[in-house]
This record gives sequence, C-alpha cells and structure tokens, in this order.
Amino acid sequence: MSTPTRSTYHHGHLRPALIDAARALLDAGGLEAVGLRETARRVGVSATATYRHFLDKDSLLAAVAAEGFREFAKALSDSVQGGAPFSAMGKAYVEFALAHPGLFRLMFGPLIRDREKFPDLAEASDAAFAGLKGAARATGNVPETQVDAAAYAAWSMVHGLSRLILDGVLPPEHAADITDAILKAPGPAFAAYAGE
Amino acid sequence: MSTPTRSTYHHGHLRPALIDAARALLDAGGLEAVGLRETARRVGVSATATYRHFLDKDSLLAAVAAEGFREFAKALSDSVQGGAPFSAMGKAYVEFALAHPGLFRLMFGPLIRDREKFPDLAEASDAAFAGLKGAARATGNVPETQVDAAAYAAWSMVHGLSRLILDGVLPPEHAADITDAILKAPGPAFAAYAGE
DNA sequence: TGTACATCAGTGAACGCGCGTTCACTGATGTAC
DNA sequence: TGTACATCAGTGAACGCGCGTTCACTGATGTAC
Repeated sequence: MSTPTRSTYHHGHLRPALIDAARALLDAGGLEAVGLRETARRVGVSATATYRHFLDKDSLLAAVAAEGFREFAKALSDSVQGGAPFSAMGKAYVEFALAHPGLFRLMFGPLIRDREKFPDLAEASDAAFAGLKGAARATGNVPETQVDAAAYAAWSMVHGLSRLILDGVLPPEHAADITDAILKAPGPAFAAYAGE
Repeated sequence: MSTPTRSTYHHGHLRPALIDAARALLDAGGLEAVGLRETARRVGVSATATYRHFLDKDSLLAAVAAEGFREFAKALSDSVQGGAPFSAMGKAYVEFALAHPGLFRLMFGPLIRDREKFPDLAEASDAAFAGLKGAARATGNVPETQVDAAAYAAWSMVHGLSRLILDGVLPPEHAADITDAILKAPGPAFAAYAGE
C-alpha cells in the first residue's frame, strides 16, 4: 500500500496503488465506502489523476474485482493440492469469502454481468469457476455427464453458505461449526433429499 | 398500487401505499432505484409526508422486506402442501428469488442484521427460516441430531443457486435446467462429495 | 346540533452532503537531432 | 552533450445531481361539552 504523501510529482505506480487503496476501503467499510475521490485521497493524489489510468469508476472497481478473482482461483486450486479431498475446496471458498467480505461482494456484484466492457474481469472469473468444475471432475466420483450438475450443486452450496454467513443471516459465531458439518458430513446433511 | 394523483388532502392509506410504491421501484430498477423522495413522488405525496409513517428511509425499506419475508414464507410452506417432496420447497425458493430479484436482495441485505431496530423484520425472516427447517425434519430422512445441518445445507444450496443466477453468474437461459438437475437428481449431483 | 379546540396528516422551501465527471491547465519526462 | 519539443501524468476549480432530513407551517379531522 502506498503512503498518502509523496515527494515526486509523478507517482510512478499510480494504477496499482489505486487498486490497492480501493481494496483497502472495500475491506474496511464495504462496497459503499469505495469512492473514486476517496480512493484518490488515500493515495495522496487528485481525484482526476485517476482518469489517466481508468476510464471511470466502474473500470477501477472491475480491476479490483479481477484481481480478487485471480487470488480466489489460486486459493481454490491451492486447497486441493497434495490430494486434499474435494470438500477442502469448499472450505477454502467459504474462508475466502469470510476473509474478504467487501471484495467478495464486489466480485459477485453487477460488474460481472458486463462481459464486453470488462473482459479482464470476465476472464478471471471464468478461470476461477473452471477450477471448481475441474476439481469436481477430478474426484472421479461423478459420471462425465453429471459433472456440470455436480459442480453447480457444490458451487451453489458453498456460495450460498458464504453469503448467508456474510450477510449476517447465519450467526457468525456458529459459522465455523455449520461449515464443518456441511462440508465434512455431506451424507447425512443431504439425506433430506433422499428417497424422492 | 395507488395512483399518483389524489383529490383529498389526506391520503387515507399512505403507509401501505408507500410500501407498495417502494416495492414497485425495487422490482423495476433494483435496490438503488428506491429512494424516499422517489417513492413519495410515485404516490403523489410530498417526501416529508413519509416521516408521518416511517422513522426514516431504512424503516420504510425494513417494512418492505418484512412484507417480502411473509410472502416468501407462505410460498415456501405452500410448496410442500399435499405431500410434495422436499425438493419442491427448493424449487419454490429459487422461483421466488427469480420472480422478485430486487425484493430478494433487499430481504437479505444489511437491514436484516439490525434485529433490535427492526423486530418485525427479524420475526418475519425467522418464521420463513423456521419453515425451511421444519420441512427438512418432516422428510423423516434425517436423524434428529442432523436436522440443523441438513436444513442449513439445503438452505445454502438453494440460496447460493438463487444468487448465482440472480447476479448473472450462471447464464439465465440455463437457469431452469440447472435448477432441475440439482433439485431433481441430488444423488449424482452430490456424488462429488462421496468417499471422503 | 353547534362549536372550540386538540390532534393528526400533510406541504414546501431549504440544508448540507459527497459524489462522479469535465475542463483548461501545468509540471515532469523522454527522445530526436 | 545540449537543446527543442512532443508526450505523458498530474492539478484544482467547477458542474450538476439527487439524496435524506429539518423546519415551521397549514389544512383536515374528530371529539368533548
């Protein structure tokens, strides 16, 4: 993170500094705390300097989100290195969300719809999701024709769990227990669906 | 919905009219389209008249959300009347979300955290969730000690699926197929978790 | 039945706010000769 | 090696915007006697 003061007229690394600052605001105060002016203020630069590096506010946010997806993809793929079970990826998914609530919300916010305007973001998110599907296939437990459905089911579950905790619906003090119960003992947890 | 013009000085049913108008804005343009001034404008009343019926903007929104949860709870419980399988409730959950995107987002937004300020909302949401847990228990497939985990797992999955579609991550044209695949054939879909 | 008066439901002007963005600009840098 | 000049990265004032909320108010209603 850059210091808010600087001696040279030219910043030198303004683009990444703005991304870092926006992300810090995101982590500290959530999505609505991130403003273009406030971000620039943090870096110690005029608000308009931002426009040298980003088309507009959304473009700055999209860059932050794309960076988030790249880290997210890495965290997911790291989680199943060394033969860890598929559920380890689910755990990593939830942990990432809880560790970066603002970032997670931004990543799955409205910008992701605009694939043409933010191709970098679209690509980064696609890569993260592809990793999830690949891990579902790699378990070897799922017939090829069912891989998509299995991946979507797993994805939905960890995503929903993340959001329910993040949004304060599930009490945070029980979050860890619930996550473990669901991820470690999926058999009983899904028994409700049995016999239909 | 009320008409934007009226002949009498006193509106007569301003409170429900404001709730309806806010909800219409929500459905039409999403959360950020709902303003206190704009809502009043729709009803044909000055912005300040709102303060006769609601403490502030958040209180108006909380009333809308609470009403949403009551409808949501009804839709969920209706879905399993007449011996319909548990998965029917999941289907109803997703359908409600897709039918009322703005409302759904509001319902699970930040207001739900403020249980003391909005007890009516807290109660309405608790009731909806209790219905979900009750249905999981009623399947008879889950040992009593696992009912909570099973309900949370099911809840997480349908909630995550709803959000992924709503937020434009899963392509909407495939939303129905994916929902069916997950809800109707959970066995194969969850096979990825098997053998751990 | 008529009247006085408290109460309730609305009005409209005004406030400050911070935002994203535009504009014309200036200071610093790098490159060609 | 020095200089001219194009280019790039920043500045700061100003714009309009719609918002939520406050204030002192007025019109309508209902109730006690």
